[in-house]
Amino acid sequence: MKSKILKYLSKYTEITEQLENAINESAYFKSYKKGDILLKEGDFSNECYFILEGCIRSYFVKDGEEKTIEFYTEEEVVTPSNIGKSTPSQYFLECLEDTVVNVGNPALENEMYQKYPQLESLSRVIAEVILTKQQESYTAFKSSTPEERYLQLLKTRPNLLQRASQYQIASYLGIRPESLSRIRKRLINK
Amino acid sequence: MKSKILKYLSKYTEITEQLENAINESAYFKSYKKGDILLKEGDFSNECYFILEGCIRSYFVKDGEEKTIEFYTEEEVVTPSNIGKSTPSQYFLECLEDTVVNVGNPALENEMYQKYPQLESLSRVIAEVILTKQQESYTAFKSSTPEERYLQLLKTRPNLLQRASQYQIASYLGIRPESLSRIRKRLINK
DNA sequence: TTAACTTGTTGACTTAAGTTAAGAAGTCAA
DNA sequence: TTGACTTCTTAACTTAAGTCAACAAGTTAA
Repeated sequence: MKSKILKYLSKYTEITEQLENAINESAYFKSYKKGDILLKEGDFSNECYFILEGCIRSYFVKDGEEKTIEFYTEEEVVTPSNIGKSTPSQYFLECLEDTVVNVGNPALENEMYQKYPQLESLSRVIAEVILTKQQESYTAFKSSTPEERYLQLLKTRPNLLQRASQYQIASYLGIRPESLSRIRKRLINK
Repeated sequence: MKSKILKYLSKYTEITEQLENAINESAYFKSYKKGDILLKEGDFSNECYFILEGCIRSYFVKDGEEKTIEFYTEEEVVTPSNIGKSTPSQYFLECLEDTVVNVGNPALENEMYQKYPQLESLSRVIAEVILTKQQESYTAFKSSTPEERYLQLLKTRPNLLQRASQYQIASYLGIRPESLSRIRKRLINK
């Protein structure tokens, strides 16, 4: 299990023995069942998650509708935006499948950053990489039609379509379930 | 001038004397004229910018159309996503007004991070804050209609509508200029 | 000072997403 | 096993964005 995190981090930096020790030292796991809620709207949050196995969905409720913000799968990091803050969460985190995560928390992390400055450097690099990727997604979303967005999702994360229900995917694409259904039909007839 | 950066950074951390020295030591300014291009598609990039005065727009060209990615104004940071990398830029950076920036570069920054680890810690915090803000914008965009997006822009960045032309704003909102024109008309009649 | 270009508006038409309602198929639990 | 619920699809209709074309006003440059 531990090796999965090290494998992930090694994409960004050389894993020194010291860093490996730091990671192993702080490793702490949790398992959740399908349907479990990790965070509710209004909750305070003190944990972030690195997914080892499974799928987590973030969403909020607007006009009585669930709006999916993001799907997180293996080897991705879920950081509640209110983590360590005294502000309540604006959204929910829900397991779409049985899920195993590595749990982190700000206090531990700050302690680790003190002990192993290389780790904070790594966090900065990863935050910047994720920021860039997200900027690209956002831009692509803006300049695409719903149909193009769906095709893009098919291409880049095909397994999501097996793991999430259609109305969850629809709100992730910024459209209604009926529209997604029609888009799929349209594409089959092409 | 320098104080503007320190004021910005002080929102995130205590400015120690050491940090102040670090910033002043690396301060390096440039001025651009309205219409100047700071970065072209295909270019390599080795600079990032902190805007002291003025406005910068990032955009790319798709199907012969300029698609605005983002507008950056005073006290915001513009970091080309290919900075320090050997990949060409996917987009342009253009000054919408006469603009004064503080210039940074990866080599200098890494050097500074070595000398002043507090600075790297600060960069991590800022990257995480920007990431969270961007996630929120992205989510709001997805779950809004074009009209709602325009109203939101009016509310949060009203001065942008004076600083950028309507077709630039339109593509930023993910719609065509004609549609923005109609939305504005619709809203006046309300 | 004209001619060319840019910017924003408007109109007519097309296209596709939103809305509402109904129903089919599958899942789950009493 | 039956009834309730969830998920997805379909149809009819409404709404608004996209497309194409024309034009007015302002700006720029020869």
